[in-house]
Amino acid sequence: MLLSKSCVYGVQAAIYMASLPRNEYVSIQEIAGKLNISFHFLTKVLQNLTQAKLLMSYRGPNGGVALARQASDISLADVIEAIDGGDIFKECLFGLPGCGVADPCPAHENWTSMRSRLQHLCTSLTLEELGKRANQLNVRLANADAPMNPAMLLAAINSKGKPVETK
Amino acid sequence: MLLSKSCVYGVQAAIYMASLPRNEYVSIQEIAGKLNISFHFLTKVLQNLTQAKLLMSYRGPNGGVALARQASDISLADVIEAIDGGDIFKECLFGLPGCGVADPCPAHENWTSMRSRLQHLCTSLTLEELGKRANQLNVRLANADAPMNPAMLLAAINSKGKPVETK
DNA sequence: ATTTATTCAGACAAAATACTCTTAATACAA
DNA sequence: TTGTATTAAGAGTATTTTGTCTGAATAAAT
Ligand code: SF4
Ligand code: SF4
Repeated sequence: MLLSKSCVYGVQAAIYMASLPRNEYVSIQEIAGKLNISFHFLTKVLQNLTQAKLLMSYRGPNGGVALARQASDISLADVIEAIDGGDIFKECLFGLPGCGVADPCPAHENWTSMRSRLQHLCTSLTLEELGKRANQLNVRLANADAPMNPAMLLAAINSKGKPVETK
Repeated sequence: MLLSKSCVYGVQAAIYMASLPRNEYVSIQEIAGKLNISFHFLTKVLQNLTQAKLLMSYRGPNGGVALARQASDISLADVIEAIDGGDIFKECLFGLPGCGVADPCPAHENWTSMRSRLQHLCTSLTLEELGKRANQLNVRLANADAPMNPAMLLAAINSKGKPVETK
């Protein structure tokens, strides 16, 4: 897989936040429940995004995480690089370190052109755009497997009677 | 990384074989030595290619592996699919199983067009083409790290005095 | 026939990745 | 001030991937 699971989770969470009508603090538990991701694991992933200044966080009741910049100012590539590192778009098809124009392999030309297309796609896709699309019908973010899991139930319980849906 | 290491090794070995002037049996030990890959590990990888009928193998002295079809008739995608499975070109950017047009995520359109470009590239790159390019100057297949390792030394020893170079 | 060079098969070990859990820090609310 | 909801930090566990090793099967060379 191109992206690590951590990275996928981070991207999903970022798009989820961008899809909300207002950029306010959302608890990680809510996000984890909605996206069907382990709460503890997502917490660590989002810590990366907080440290990379893409999210801001707030502890205590009514705390949570929120986008640190405007959704239109955060690209998919920003999120990916914050979690998986910037090498994703420099890395080789064959995963070989330190090779380039001076000493290329037979597929280098083809690969680099491919890679730059991919990078361009990721840098030009903003969270705003993705969030908008997520709000359209029949669009989803999470893995559809395992329709109900403990984290979702917990999130539902913790929502104190009001529906889990917040948007 | 997009491709697994097993897959990378398999691709490297396949291109190496295609780069030889004649398609004859080459010992896996020689390939492993040239490409700086663990002999035992490469053996298992190439067994996959043999079972997928991309290579033929011959046991005993002067045995080894050879391309089972013409290099012009084997694509990069053939090798990749034989090792990593055909899902590479069907798989999602986000690694989510079972999603498609009916229930897409916000990046689906962008990703599928990207993915089909990648698939087209891999199916149109033949081993013949890659082998040709590998024979040109300043082109390499293997990881340049670790300039001399035990496998290479062993390969040199086992070549009974004649130079390791066979092409 | 015996020795040697090779692939085949599969058990095993090590490393990387993914996930879980516990504890601490923080801040709001009653 | 006490309780509660939340993120932060990091230790610990499980799973997957990667790599190593040993022995068997096969076939050529001697
Ligand atoms: S030369 Fe280019 S395509 Fe080839 S291994 Fe290096 S980075 Fe990859
Ligand atoms: S809808 Fe497309 S891009 Fe989105 S998760 Fe599914 S396969 Fe991937």
